[in-house]
Amino acid sequence: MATTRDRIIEEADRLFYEQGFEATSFADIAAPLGLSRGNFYYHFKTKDDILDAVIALRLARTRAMLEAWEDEGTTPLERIGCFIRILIRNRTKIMAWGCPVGTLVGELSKLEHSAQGQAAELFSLFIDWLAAQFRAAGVTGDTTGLATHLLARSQGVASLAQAFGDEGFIEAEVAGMLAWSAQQIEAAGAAVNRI
Amino acid sequence: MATTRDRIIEEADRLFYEQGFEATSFADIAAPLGLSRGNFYYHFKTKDDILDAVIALRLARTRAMLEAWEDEGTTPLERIGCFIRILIRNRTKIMAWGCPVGTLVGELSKLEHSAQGQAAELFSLFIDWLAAQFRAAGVTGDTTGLATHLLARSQGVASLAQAFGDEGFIEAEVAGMLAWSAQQIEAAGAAVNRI
DNA sequence: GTCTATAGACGGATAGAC
DNA sequence: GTCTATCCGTCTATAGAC
Repeated sequence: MATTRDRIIEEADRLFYEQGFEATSFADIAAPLGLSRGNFYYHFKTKDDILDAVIALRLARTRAMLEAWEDEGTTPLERIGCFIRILIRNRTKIMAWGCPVGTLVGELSKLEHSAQGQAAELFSLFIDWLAAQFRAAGVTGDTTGLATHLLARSQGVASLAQAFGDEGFIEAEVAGMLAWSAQQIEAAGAAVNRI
Repeated sequence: MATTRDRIIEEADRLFYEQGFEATSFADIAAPLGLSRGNFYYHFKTKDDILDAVIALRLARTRAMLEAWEDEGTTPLERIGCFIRILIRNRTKIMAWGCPVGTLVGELSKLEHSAQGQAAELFSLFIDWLAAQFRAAGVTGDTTGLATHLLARSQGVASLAQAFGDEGFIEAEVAGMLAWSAQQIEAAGAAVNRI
């Protein structure tokens, strides 16, 4: 059984994603949980406290997801494919509300919110993990650059998917990203054979 | 001398970009112009009216910019380069506030605002123009797909640039997008020669 | 006298905070 | 449960141009 605190964080996480941080009020979070405002303030003194908790939750879940992908794919390329295919697995949500990470970081950035850096750490988790996969696949160059490129492309796809809701576009771009990743790794392998 | 109405739209355009639509209040717009709120409501009855005017302004300016690029570049590839290089020309603003189009469309989407479709039209202007450039360069396939791909990549670059403020990343991605565009057009030319 | 432009008070609603 | 701040939006009043 989840604690009240956990249920608040869970509900805030959902609403911050679907409506945005600023557009979500305490009442929005408390109402579906049947909580009074007094009870609410027992758990969280300010709205920023809830935001911190939501970001911590997302960081923990992202780390867990990346660890799960380590087992899910037997090769680095397959693991990179796990990342790319989130766009398809979560396409319905992405077409409705965009990427949960990108939209949060963007909103906090505009608000000049102090938690923007913490939220951007979510991006860093993906970049570091992807870069490690490229290195594990034998790529020796700027693996962080490759990882950031891949993350940027997935962000762009999420952005346009949110704007137009075109499922076919997502599929085409995912195929392109998978092909690009395989190509990077093949090129590295060919370079090794040349030595 | 600009009319009061035009000055309001201009100021709203700036604030909607820098702070976001929802985070910008009537007072925020009126204060720097030295306007009373009463005067404000003489020109715009609702906040949505200002949003409509701002979107109309951006649509007009985007159309004008695309037309200017028609003269600026002598070849379709050069014109596509004009588009790609906005990321560098506007890098300071993009690192601070992201892409003006992408962030607006994303915010309105989360708010389920009725003007979201109008704002997405800004994206369509770029897609249609870029697709026309690819066709003018002799590409015969899915030029809309190529155009959308390019727009998505530029959106992703803007998103990560806003998150991390890394100028080198922007430059590297711009170089990659320029090379990709040239490659698409070269491939089309080679296909023509093969016939 | 009418129209335009500006000003400022007021109200209902809702927010975050305690 | 209350408090204060702020939001959007409406209302009335004023000043000048034509």
